[in-house]
Amino acid sequence: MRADAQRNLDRVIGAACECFAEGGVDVSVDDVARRAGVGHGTVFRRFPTKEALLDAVLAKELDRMVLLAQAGLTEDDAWRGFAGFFRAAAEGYACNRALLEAKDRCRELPQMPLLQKAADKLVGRAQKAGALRRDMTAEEIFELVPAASRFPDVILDGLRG
Amino acid sequence: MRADAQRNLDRVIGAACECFAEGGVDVSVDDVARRAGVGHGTVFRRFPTKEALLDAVLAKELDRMVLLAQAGLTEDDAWRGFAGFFRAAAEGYACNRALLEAKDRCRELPQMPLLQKAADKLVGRAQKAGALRRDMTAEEIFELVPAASRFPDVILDGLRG
DNA sequence: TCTGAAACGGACTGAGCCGTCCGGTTACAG
DNA sequence: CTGTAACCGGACGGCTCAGTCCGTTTCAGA
Repeated sequence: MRADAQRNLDRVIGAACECFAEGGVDVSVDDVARRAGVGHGTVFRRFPTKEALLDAVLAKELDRMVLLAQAGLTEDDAWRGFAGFFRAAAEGYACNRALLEAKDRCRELPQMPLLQKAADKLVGRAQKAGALRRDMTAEEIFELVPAASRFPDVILDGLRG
Repeated sequence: MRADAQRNLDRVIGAACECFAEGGVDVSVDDVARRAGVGHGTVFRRFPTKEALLDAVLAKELDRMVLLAQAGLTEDDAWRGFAGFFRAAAEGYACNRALLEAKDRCRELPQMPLLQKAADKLVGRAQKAGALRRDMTAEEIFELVPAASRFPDVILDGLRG
Protein backbone atom coordinates (compact mmCIF):
# COMPACT_ATOMS: atom_id res chain seq x y z
CA MET A 1 0.00 0.00 0.00
CA ARG A 2 1.32 3.40 -0.91
CA ALA A 3 2.43 5.59 1.96
CA ASP A 4 -0.11 8.33 1.27
CA ALA A 5 -2.89 5.78 1.11
CA GLN A 6 -1.91 4.33 4.47
CA ARG A 7 -1.68 7.77 5.99
CA ASN A 8 -5.11 8.74 4.74
CA LEU A 9 -6.60 5.44 5.90
CA ASP A 10 -5.28 6.08 9.39
CA ARG A 11 -6.66 9.59 9.35
CA VAL A 12 -10.06 8.39 8.19
CA ILE A 13 -10.34 5.76 10.89
CA GLY A 14 -9.20 8.20 13.54
CA ALA A 15 -11.65 10.84 12.39
CA ALA A 16 -14.46 8.30 12.20
CA CYS A 17 -13.79 7.17 15.77
CA GLU A 18 -13.99 10.73 17.02
CA CYS A 19 -17.03 11.68 14.94
CA PHE A 20 -19.11 8.62 15.76
CA ALA A 21 -18.14 8.78 19.43
CA GLU A 22 -19.16 12.42 19.71
CA GLY A 23 -22.10 12.57 17.33
CA GLY A 24 -23.46 9.05 17.13
CA VAL A 25 -24.13 6.95 14.07
CA ASP A 26 -26.00 9.70 12.23
CA VAL A 27 -22.88 11.75 11.60
CA SER A 28 -22.48 12.07 7.83
CA VAL A 29 -19.62 10.57 5.89
CA ASP A 30 -18.82 14.09 4.70
CA ASP A 31 -18.25 15.17 8.28
CA VAL A 32 -15.84 12.29 8.82
CA ALA A 33 -14.02 13.11 5.58
CA ARG A 34 -13.76 16.77 6.48
CA ARG A 35 -12.30 15.98 9.88
CA ALA A 36 -9.86 13.59 8.25
CA GLY A 37 -8.89 16.26 5.73
CA VAL A 38 -9.77 14.14 2.69
CA GLY A 39 -12.54 14.13 0.11
CA HIS A 40 -15.40 11.80 0.87
CA GLY A 41 -14.63 9.83 -2.26
CA THR A 42 -11.49 8.69 -0.46
CA VAL A 43 -13.52 7.37 2.44
CA PHE A 44 -15.75 5.35 0.13
CA ARG A 45 -12.76 3.82 -1.63
CA ARG A 46 -11.59 2.27 1.66
CA PHE A 47 -15.04 1.43 3.02
CA PRO A 48 -17.68 0.43 0.47
CA THR A 49 -20.52 1.75 2.60
CA LYS A 50 -20.97 3.97 5.61
CA GLU A 51 -21.92 0.87 7.54
CA ALA A 52 -18.56 -0.72 6.82
CA LEU A 53 -16.85 2.36 8.19
CA LEU A 54 -18.97 2.20 11.32
CA ASP A 55 -18.16 -1.48 11.71
CA ALA A 56 -14.45 -0.72 11.62
CA VAL A 57 -14.85 1.81 14.38
CA LEU A 58 -17.00 -0.48 16.51
CA ALA A 59 -14.59 -3.36 15.99
CA LYS A 60 -11.73 -1.23 17.28
CA GLU A 61 -13.73 -0.39 20.38
CA LEU A 62 -14.70 -4.03 20.94
CA ASP A 63 -11.06 -5.06 20.67
CA ARG A 64 -10.32 -2.70 23.54
CA MET A 65 -13.16 -4.21 25.55
CA VAL A 66 -11.89 -7.73 25.02
CA LEU A 67 -8.52 -6.70 26.40
CA LEU A 68 -10.18 -5.10 29.41
CA ALA A 69 -12.21 -8.24 30.10
CA GLN A 70 -9.17 -10.47 29.83
CA ALA A 71 -7.28 -8.15 32.16
CA GLY A 72 -10.11 -8.54 34.67
CA LEU A 73 -9.61 -12.29 34.61
CA THR A 74 -6.01 -11.92 35.77
CA GLU A 75 -7.20 -10.13 38.91
CA ASP A 76 -7.05 -12.36 42.00
CA ASP A 77 -10.20 -11.07 43.65
CA ALA A 78 -13.21 -12.22 41.62
CA TRP A 79 -15.40 -9.26 42.50
CA ARG A 80 -12.68 -6.71 41.80
CA GLY A 81 -12.03 -8.36 38.47
CA PHE A 82 -15.67 -8.24 37.50
CA ALA A 83 -16.36 -4.77 38.85
CA GLY A 84 -13.25 -3.33 37.26
CA PHE A 85 -14.30 -4.50 33.83
CA PHE A 86 -17.88 -3.46 34.42
CA ARG A 87 -16.81 0.05 35.32
CA ALA A 88 -14.39 0.31 32.42
CA ALA A 89 -16.98 -0.93 29.95
CA ALA A 90 -19.52 1.51 31.33
CA GLU A 91 -17.09 4.36 30.85
CA GLY A 92 -16.49 3.16 27.30
CA TYR A 93 -20.19 3.52 26.62
CA ALA A 94 -20.30 6.89 28.32
CA CYS A 95 -17.59 8.24 26.00
CA ASN A 96 -18.99 6.79 22.80
CA ARG A 97 -22.47 7.50 21.53
CA ALA A 98 -22.03 5.13 18.60
CA LEU A 99 -21.45 2.16 20.89
CA LEU A 100 -24.85 2.75 22.45
CA GLU A 101 -26.75 3.56 19.27
CA ALA A 102 -25.31 0.63 17.32
CA LYS A 103 -25.64 -1.96 20.06
CA ASP A 104 -27.42 -4.37 17.71
CA ARG A 105 -24.73 -4.05 15.08
CA CYS A 106 -22.05 -4.82 17.66
CA ARG A 107 -23.64 -8.20 18.30
CA GLU A 108 -22.85 -9.24 14.71
CA LEU A 109 -19.17 -8.36 14.89
CA PRO A 110 -16.60 -11.17 14.89
CA GLN A 111 -14.99 -10.23 18.21
CA MET A 112 -18.27 -10.56 20.05
CA PRO A 113 -17.92 -14.28 20.86
CA LEU A 114 -14.53 -13.63 22.40
CA LEU A 115 -15.89 -10.80 24.51
CA GLN A 116 -18.85 -12.90 25.57
CA LYS A 117 -16.63 -15.76 26.62
CA ALA A 118 -14.44 -13.55 28.78
CA ALA A 119 -17.49 -11.84 30.25
CA ASP A 120 -19.07 -15.21 31.08
CA LYS A 121 -15.95 -16.23 32.94
CA LEU A 122 -15.83 -12.98 34.89
CA VAL A 123 -19.44 -13.38 35.93
CA GLY A 124 -19.16 -17.09 36.72
CA ARG A 125 -16.13 -16.55 38.91
CA ALA A 126 -17.72 -13.70 40.84
CA GLN A 127 -20.97 -15.63 41.29
CA LYS A 128 -19.15 -18.72 42.50
CA ALA A 129 -17.32 -16.54 45.02
CA GLY A 130 -20.68 -15.33 46.28
CA ALA A 131 -19.85 -11.73 45.47
CA LEU A 132 -22.33 -11.34 42.61
CA ARG A 133 -26.07 -12.05 42.64
CA ARG A 134 -26.95 -15.39 41.12
CA ASP A 135 -30.42 -14.64 39.79
CA MET A 136 -29.16 -13.10 36.56
CA THR A 137 -27.28 -14.53 33.61
CA ALA A 138 -24.07 -12.97 32.34
CA GLU A 139 -25.93 -11.68 29.34
CA GLU A 140 -28.53 -9.96 31.49
CA ILE A 141 -25.89 -8.46 33.71
CA PHE A 142 -24.06 -6.93 30.78
CA GLU A 143 -27.24 -5.47 29.43
CA LEU A 144 -26.81 -3.11 32.36
CA VAL A 145 -23.45 -1.82 31.18
CA PRO A 146 -24.78 1.02 29.02
CA ALA A 147 -27.11 1.94 31.85
CA ALA A 148 -24.17 2.13 34.22
CA SER A 149 -22.40 4.80 32.23
CA ARG A 150 -23.73 7.44 34.59
CA PHE A 151 -23.56 6.02 38.14
CA PRO A 152 -21.75 2.69 37.93
CA ASP A 153 -21.41 2.30 41.69
CA VAL A 154 -25.17 2.35 42.22
CA ILE A 155 -25.68 -0.45 39.73
CA LEU A 156 -22.73 -2.39 41.14
CA ASP A 157 -24.28 -2.08 44.61
CA GLY A 158 -27.44 -3.56 43.20
CA LEU A 159 -25.50 -6.42 41.64
CA ARG A 160 -23.65 -7.55 44.78
CA GLY A 161 -24.44 -11.04 45.97
CA MET B 1 -63.77 22.76 14.63
CA ARG B 2 -65.45 20.59 12.05
CA ALA B 3 -66.15 17.02 13.00
CA ASP B 4 -63.89 15.53 10.31
CA ALA B 5 -61.05 17.82 11.32
CA GLN B 6 -61.30 16.73 14.93
CA ARG B 7 -61.41 13.09 13.92
CA ASN B 8 -58.30 13.44 11.80
CA LEU B 9 -56.47 15.33 14.52
CA ASP B 10 -57.15 12.51 16.95
CA ARG B 11 -55.97 9.96 14.44
CA VAL B 12 -52.78 11.88 13.77
CA ILE B 13 -51.89 12.21 17.44
CA GLY B 14 -52.61 8.55 18.03
CA ALA B 15 -50.53 7.47 15.07
CA ALA B 16 -47.69 9.77 16.10
CA CYS B 17 -47.66 8.29 19.59
CA GLU B 18 -47.37 4.79 18.19
CA CYS B 19 -44.81 5.66 15.51
CA PHE B 20 -42.48 7.65 17.76
CA ALA B 21 -42.75 5.10 20.52
CA GLU B 22 -41.85 2.23 18.20
CA GLY B 23 -39.41 3.89 15.84
CA GLY B 24 -37.96 6.82 17.74
CA VAL B 25 -37.77 10.45 16.72
CA ASP B 26 -36.41 9.70 13.24
CA VAL B 27 -39.69 8.27 11.98
CA SER B 28 -40.79 10.40 9.05
CA VAL B 29 -43.91 12.53 9.05
CA ASP B 30 -45.04 10.54 6.01
CA ASP B 31 -44.98 7.38 8.10
CA VAL B 32 -47.13 9.00 10.75
CA ALA B 33 -49.55 10.29 8.13
CA ARG B 34 -49.79 6.90 6.48
CA ARG B 35 -50.55 5.20 9.76
CA ALA B 36 -53.16 7.85 10.53
CA GLY B 37 -54.69 7.33 7.10
CA VAL B 38 -54.30 10.96 6.02
CA GLY B 39 -52.06 12.88 3.65
CA HIS B 40 -49.00 14.41 5.25
CA GLY B 41 -50.27 17.87 4.32
CA THR B 42 -52.97 17.32 6.91
CA VAL B 43 -50.39 16.64 9.58
CA PHE B 44 -48.52 19.85 8.79
CA ARG B 45 -51.73 21.88 8.96
CA ARG B 46 -52.19 20.87 12.61
CA PHE B 47 -48.53 20.93 13.59
CA PRO B 48 -46.39 23.56 11.88
CA THR B 49 -43.26 21.43 12.13
CA LYS B 50 -42.36 17.86 12.87
CA GLU B 51 -40.89 19.07 16.14
CA ALA B 52 -44.26 20.45 17.21
CA LEU B 53 -45.81 17.07 16.54
CA LEU B 54 -43.14 15.36 18.59
CA ASP B 55 -43.69 17.85 21.40
CA ALA B 56 -47.38 17.02 21.49
CA VAL B 57 -46.59 13.34 21.85
CA LEU B 58 -43.96 13.91 24.52
CA ALA B 59 -46.28 16.22 26.43
CA LYS B 60 -48.93 13.53 26.51
CA GLU B 61 -46.43 11.07 27.92
CA LEU B 62 -45.18 13.55 30.52
CA ASP B 63 -48.73 14.22 31.63
CA ARG B 64 -49.04 10.53 32.38
CA MET B 65 -45.79 10.60 34.34
CA VAL B 66 -46.94 13.53 36.43
CA LEU B 67 -50.05 11.61 37.41
CA LEU B 68 -47.93 8.59 38.31
CA ALA B 69 -45.64 10.68 40.48
CA GLN B 70 -48.53 12.32 42.28
CA ALA B 71 -50.08 8.91 42.84
CA GLY B 72 -46.82 7.82 44.44
CA LEU B 73 -47.10 10.69 46.91
CA THR B 74 -50.42 9.39 48.18
CA GLU B 75 -48.77 6.11 49.17
CA ASP B 76 -48.22 5.83 52.92
CA ASP B 77 -44.89 4.02 52.75
CA ALA B 78 -42.25 6.44 51.45
CA TRP B 79 -40.13 3.77 49.81
CA ARG B 80 -43.06 2.09 48.14
CA GLY B 81 -44.24 5.44 46.82
CA PHE B 82 -40.84 6.23 45.38
CA ALA B 83 -40.14 2.76 44.03
CA GLY B 84 -43.57 2.45 42.47
CA PHE B 85 -43.10 5.61 40.49
CA PHE B 86 -39.54 4.71 39.61
CA ARG B 87 -40.64 1.38 38.22
CA ALA B 88 -43.56 2.86 36.33
CA ALA B 89 -41.40 5.59 34.83
CA ALA B 90 -38.79 3.03 33.82
CA GLU B 91 -41.44 0.99 32.06
CA GLY B 92 -42.62 4.14 30.30
CA TYR B 93 -39.12 4.61 28.91
CA ALA B 94 -38.88 0.96 27.96
CA CYS B 95 -42.04 1.21 25.85
CA ASN B 96 -41.17 4.49 24.16
CA ARG B 97 -38.04 5.08 22.17
CA ALA B 98 -38.90 8.72 21.59
CA LEU B 99 -38.89 9.46 25.31
CA LEU B 100 -35.30 8.32 25.49
CA GLU B 101 -34.07 9.90 22.27
CA ALA B 102 -35.72 13.25 22.98
CA LYS B 103 -34.74 13.52 26.62
CA ASP B 104 -33.31 16.99 26.10
CA ARG B 105 -36.45 18.22 24.41
CA CYS B 106 -38.54 16.91 27.30
CA ARG B 107 -36.70 19.21 29.67
CA GLU B 108 -38.09 22.23 27.80
CA LEU B 109 -41.71 21.13 28.02
CA PRO B 110 -44.09 23.04 30.29
CA GLN B 111 -45.07 20.07 32.43
CA MET B 112 -41.48 19.39 33.43
CA PRO B 113 -41.45 21.68 36.51
CA LEU B 114 -44.53 19.91 37.83
CA LEU B 115 -42.94 16.52 37.32
CA GLN B 116 -39.72 17.66 38.93
CA LYS B 117 -41.52 19.00 41.95
CA ALA B 118 -43.39 15.75 42.53
CA ALA B 119 -40.22 13.73 41.98
CA ASP B 120 -38.31 15.90 44.47
CA LYS B 121 -40.97 15.24 47.09
CA LEU B 122 -40.89 11.49 46.46
CA VAL B 123 -37.13 11.40 46.84
CA GLY B 124 -37.05 13.72 49.86
CA ARG B 125 -39.64 11.67 51.68
CA ALA B 126 -37.88 8.37 51.01
CA GLN B 127 -34.51 9.80 52.00
CA LYS B 128 -35.89 11.26 55.21
CA ALA B 129 -37.35 7.85 56.02
CA GLY B 130 -33.88 6.37 55.59
CA ALA B 131 -35.06 4.07 52.81
CA LEU B 132 -33.17 5.79 50.00
CA ARG B 133 -29.46 6.57 49.80
CA ARG B 134 -28.69 10.18 50.63
CA ASP B 135 -25.56 10.72 48.55
CA MET B 136 -27.49 11.49 45.37
CA THR B 137 -29.79 14.35 44.47
CA ALA B 138 -33.27 13.73 43.10
CA GLU B 139 -32.08 14.81 39.68
CA GLU B 140 -29.24 12.30 39.72
CA ILE B 141 -31.52 9.54 40.88
CA PHE B 142 -33.95 10.13 38.04
CA GLU B 143 -31.15 10.09 35.52
CA LEU B 144 -31.18 6.38 36.26
CA VAL B 145 -34.78 5.94 35.16
CA PRO B 146 -34.03 5.25 31.47
CA ALA B 147 -31.30 2.88 32.58
CA ALA B 148 -33.75 1.01 34.76
CA SER B 149 -36.02 0.12 31.88
CA ARG B 150 -34.48 -3.32 31.73
CA PHE B 151 -33.89 -4.53 35.31
CA PRO B 152 -35.48 -1.96 37.60
CA ASP B 153 -35.11 -4.09 40.72
CA VAL B 154 -31.34 -4.23 40.43
CA ILE B 155 -31.11 -0.46 40.28
CA LEU B 156 -33.62 -0.07 43.09
CA ASP B 157 -31.51 -2.42 45.20
CA GLY B 158 -28.54 -0.18 44.53
CA LEU B 159 -30.55 2.87 45.54
CA ARG B 160 -31.73 1.60 48.94
CA GLY B 161 -30.49 3.56 51.95
C1' DT C 1 14.49 11.84 -14.08
C1' DC C 2 10.76 9.50 -16.09
C1' DT C 3 6.65 6.83 -16.24
C1' DG C 4 2.66 4.22 -15.21
C1' DA C 5 -0.03 2.54 -11.65
C1' DA C 6 -2.36 3.95 -7.65
C1' DA C 7 -4.74 7.27 -5.13
C1' DC C 8 -7.19 11.53 -4.74
C1' DG C 9 -11.31 14.57 -4.49
C1' DG C 10 -15.01 17.03 -6.15
C1' DA C 11 -18.89 16.95 -9.34
C1' DC C 12 -22.86 14.23 -10.05
C1' DT C 13 -26.98 11.08 -9.28
C1' DG C 14 -30.81 9.44 -6.95
C1' DA C 15 -33.40 8.71 -2.87
C1' DG C 16 -35.73 10.37 1.18
C1' DC C 17 -37.46 13.90 3.95
C1' DC C 18 -39.45 18.45 5.61
C1' DG C 19 -42.47 21.93 4.73
C1' DT C 20 -45.56 24.68 1.21
C1' DC C 21 -49.33 25.35 -1.75
C1' DC C 22 -53.38 25.05 -4.34
C1' DG C 23 -57.20 22.68 -6.83
C1' DG C 24 -60.74 19.70 -5.51
C1' DT C 25 -63.84 17.91 -1.89
C1' DT C 26 -66.73 17.80 2.15
C1' DA C 27 -69.35 19.16 6.13
C1' DC C 28 -72.76 21.93 7.85
C1' DA C 29 -75.74 26.23 8.49
C1' DG C 30 -79.61 28.43 6.64
C1' DC D 1 -81.15 21.59 -1.14
C1' DT D 2 -77.46 24.78 -1.70
C1' DG D 3 -73.71 28.00 -0.95
C1' DT D 4 -69.53 28.56 1.24
C1' DA D 5 -66.02 28.19 4.41
C1' DA D 6 -63.19 24.81 6.14
C1' DC D 7 -60.68 20.96 5.15
C1' DC D 8 -58.10 17.51 2.53
C1' DG D 9 -54.14 15.42 0.13
C1' DG D 10 -50.94 14.99 -3.37
C1' DA D 11 -47.66 17.50 -6.27
C1' DC D 12 -43.76 20.25 -5.77
C1' DG D 13 -39.34 22.72 -4.16
C1' DG D 14 -35.32 22.70 -1.60
C1' DC D 15 -32.24 20.33 1.15
C1' DT D 16 -29.14 16.62 2.94
C1' DC D 17 -26.91 12.52 2.42
C1' DA D 18 -25.04 7.94 0.54
C1' DG D 19 -22.64 6.22 -3.04
C1' DT D 20 -20.42 6.58 -8.12
C1' DC D 21 -17.29 8.21 -11.51
C1' DC D 22 -13.61 10.18 -13.85
C1' DG D 23 -10.11 13.83 -14.79
C1' DT D 24 -6.08 15.12 -12.17
C1' DT D 25 -2.31 14.51 -8.96
C1' DT D 26 1.07 11.89 -6.43
C1' DC D 27 4.02 8.23 -5.35
C1' DA D 28 7.75 4.96 -6.05
C1' DG D 29 10.54 1.88 -8.76
C1' DA D 30 13.55 1.61 -12.82
